[in-house]
Amino acid sequence: MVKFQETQLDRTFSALSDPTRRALLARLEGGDAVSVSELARPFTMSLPAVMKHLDVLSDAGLITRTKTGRTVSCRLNADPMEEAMGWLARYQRFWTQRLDALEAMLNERRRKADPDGDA
Amino acid sequence: MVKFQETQLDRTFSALSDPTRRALLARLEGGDAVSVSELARPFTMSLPAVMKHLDVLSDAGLITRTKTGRTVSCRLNADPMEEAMGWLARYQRFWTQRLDALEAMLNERRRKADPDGDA
DNA sequence: CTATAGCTTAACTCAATGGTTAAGTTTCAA
DNA sequence: TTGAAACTTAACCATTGAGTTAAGCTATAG
Repeated sequence: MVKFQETQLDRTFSALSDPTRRALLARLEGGDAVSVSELARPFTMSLPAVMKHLDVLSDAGLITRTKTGRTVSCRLNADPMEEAMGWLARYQRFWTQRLDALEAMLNERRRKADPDGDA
Repeated sequence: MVKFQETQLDRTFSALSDPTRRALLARLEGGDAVSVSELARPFTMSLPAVMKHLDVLSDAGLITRTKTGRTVSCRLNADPMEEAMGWLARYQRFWTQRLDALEAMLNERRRKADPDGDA
């Protein structure tokens, strides 16, 4: 049972499914590079564990790592998220639709409660 | 090593990370309910395998199942995707920013190539 | 009433995930 | 030049995930 092709979208969603990894990305949200040890500091888990998460993020293309001296700096690359957003966007009408329905219902209630509301 | 809390976002992204499950959701995009066997038909994998995917989607709240007689109908519920979109949206500026930079660069090239472009 | 359509459950396999500890490598600082 | 800081690699473990086959359970069609 070999996994013959894993798409970018698979990797992106999979990488985002873990709270530790989302926290790491959030830490990089500022836009500037952060060292591995600094990224790991807030977590109680071991450094190798954080490293593995960084590997996953790296494989998904969500971060880039550059080594200078003995420290490795990680930087966010949000590009793969664009495709994920695009995929989700196709379903957006479902909840906006739902919100439209809610708004319509509220308008209806308002109209009934105050028949001269627009007079 | 117990998994003490799995958030909605975890389940949503995790559910979306599999191409089979995304295909199932796409099949339900029309908005109307589809039976389990009809959902399974396009796939080469066994029915129980598809069932498990439906279980995952169900646990993530992305589909609802209603049984009438012996057939079970599945319907899309896109609501959990809204939170996922919301999470991704925080990073949107990174790629729009990139597109803005691209556009700026193209404008610059255009200006250089044709200095009287706006004359 | 019986056979089958339409699921569902159970039991199993194998690979991947997410964590650990321990040991190794490279670079900088004293 | 020695030691520690900053990773990295390796080996291991438990759990989960994605698939399988086989058997079971309703509901309906004949």
